[in-house]
Amino acid sequence: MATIKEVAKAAGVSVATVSRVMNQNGYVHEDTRRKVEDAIRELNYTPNEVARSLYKRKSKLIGLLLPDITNPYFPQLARGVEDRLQEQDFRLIFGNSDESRQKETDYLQTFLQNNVVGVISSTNAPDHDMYTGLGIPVVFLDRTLNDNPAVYADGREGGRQAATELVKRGSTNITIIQGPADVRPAMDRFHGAVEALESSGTSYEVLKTTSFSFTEAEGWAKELFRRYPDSDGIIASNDIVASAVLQEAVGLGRRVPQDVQIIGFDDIPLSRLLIPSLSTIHQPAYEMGREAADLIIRLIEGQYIESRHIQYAVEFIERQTTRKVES
Amino acid sequence: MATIKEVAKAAGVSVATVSRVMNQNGYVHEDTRRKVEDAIRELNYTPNEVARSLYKRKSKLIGLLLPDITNPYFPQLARGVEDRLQEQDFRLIFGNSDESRQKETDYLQTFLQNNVVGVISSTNAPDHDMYTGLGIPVVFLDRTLNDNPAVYADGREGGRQAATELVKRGSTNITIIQGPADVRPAMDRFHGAVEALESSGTSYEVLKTTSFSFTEAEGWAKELFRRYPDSDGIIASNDIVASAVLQEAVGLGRRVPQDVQIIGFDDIPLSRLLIPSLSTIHQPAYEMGREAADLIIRLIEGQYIESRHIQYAVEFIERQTTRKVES
DNA sequence: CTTGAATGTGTAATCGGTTACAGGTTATTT
DNA sequence: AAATAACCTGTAACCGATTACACATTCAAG
Repeated sequence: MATIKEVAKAAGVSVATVSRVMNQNGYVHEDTRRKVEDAIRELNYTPNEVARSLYKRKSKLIGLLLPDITNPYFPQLARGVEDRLQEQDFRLIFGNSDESRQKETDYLQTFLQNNVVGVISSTNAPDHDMYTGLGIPVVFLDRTLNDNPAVYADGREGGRQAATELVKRGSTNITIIQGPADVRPAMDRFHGAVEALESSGTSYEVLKTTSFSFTEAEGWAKELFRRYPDSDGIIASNDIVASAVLQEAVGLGRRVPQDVQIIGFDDIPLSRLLIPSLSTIHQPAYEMGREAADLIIRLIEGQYIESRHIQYAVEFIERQTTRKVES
Repeated sequence: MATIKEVAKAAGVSVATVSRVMNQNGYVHEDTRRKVEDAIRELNYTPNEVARSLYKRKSKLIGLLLPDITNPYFPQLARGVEDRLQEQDFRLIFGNSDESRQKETDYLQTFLQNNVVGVISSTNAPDHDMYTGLGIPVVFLDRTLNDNPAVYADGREGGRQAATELVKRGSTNITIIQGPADVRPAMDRFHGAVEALESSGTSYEVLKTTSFSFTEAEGWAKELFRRYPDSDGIIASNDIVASAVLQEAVGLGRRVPQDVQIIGFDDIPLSRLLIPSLSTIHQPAYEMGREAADLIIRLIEGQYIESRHIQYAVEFIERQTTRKVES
């Protein structure tokens, strides 16, 4: 890669002048500008972002921390973030945290060492020192706490809706699969569901689980039907778990939705491809990603922020694992 | 963030000495080392990677270019890459190329501007100038050409297996869904399937498509059964398309696998969760990602490379969309 | 015709590290 | 005891950009 010095020599000017034409500031004579531009084209010069970043003490890099890109909910989020950042010439340093505090701090550390100008994170510890004392803008994505800048969906309302829809469709003996206790959105959904079931006086059971992963989901699905064989309505902690439950139910000869209704969360792309297709609570993941990116950009540029707290509404998507409601 | 100068002052030494203890090279007296280490701890100092990168002309950053993280096959790959790199303290700059030449060059450009030390890319143009003249190691992932370093699966053999398994299980009128013509693995699979069908003398039809996306897959599934209603075996271009086909088939009242057998490619996590679960050609995506990362690390460190070309075998995964073979 | 403003360009400091080199001290050989 | 090697540490150059400042020239106003 050519350096600014080489361009300067080729154009017969000083590096300062080259810098001026690159950044379009200061005075540069028209003839000089042309000479420099020719040299730049000639040498195929692009400025070294590292040198630039060192002097200005900020880069065009933004850190993105997600629990696990392998969970089908996150690629949507990531893609939304990337698309928006890309438009503004920002680049992404990406890491999987596995919900581990250690990995999180490690990543944050190196983000800082690389002069990132902002961080977007799906963390369970927004109030941890590592975030509060970060010194650069942070946007929490799919998570929230207090009035930190955040983009997230209304999990509690989602839980309420899931429960309400099942009850409305005739389930009387519901089992809620409670996701990992340290994952905020999972608990919000859980509490929302409990709230709605309590207030409608529906009887329910709770099955506690500790992760969202594909591999373990099948185990919980089995346990669910072993422990609570009489369930006629299942509120899963997300669509992956719901899929596993659906498969187990069908394998056990239960008719869905006649014998058991199942509802998931997230509305990941696979949900509509299942047979029967999965009823679920939709979150606009791609949009949320974009919005988070947009927010961090505004924060970085010091723009006036109307609302640092962006909550998205969730929506019940009626498919085939819930019964039709008689109208 | 504290700088090396501040640490030096706090410890009462020069920056050179601090640098020596940080990098554990050169001579440093035991007492001095302790003083410096205390100061480092005191100030919570970590070196600025940007400054380091500028001087050494290389960073701890590696570029990863994938077509679309939203396609469920890629998160596995990405995760494999990330896990391996992470172990060696490398960080990832990530971008989605959408199979677009323009986006690819843009990203590669900025990767270079940020002093990345290597690139891992799933591209359809490994022989394009942008790669051949890059000046840093590149590993092609899920793609290959000539003897460039690459990690990929045997797509042609996969295609052959898919066709062979369907024929073995009694399909006599097969439709192959041909993926995007500019995506190498898609064409390899296609050719492999054609090859096997030709040599077994089985009659077949071909449906051409132009992408792998969720949204369009449903359209093709419909078209498939409109154009070739008599198909009793479908070789889909990947598992997403296969899922859409499966759903359409069931919707049309076809019994799977009795009336139609369906086979996909990739073995993405959702495949086993479908009902009936999807028979498919497995690729070890996570492993491939890890291996690609491993290879790029070795390339970067200039280690001796036994084989720059790593081909993984594929494997037929028998599930429920293919019939049992009588034994 | 003078003078202050606008224009044009180069020199050098700076960002925060790494390292070549010089110079001084201590330890080991002979 | 002198010579040599090993140890310890600081000064300054360097990486490739940006920009403050100085200085020169041209332009416009009075």
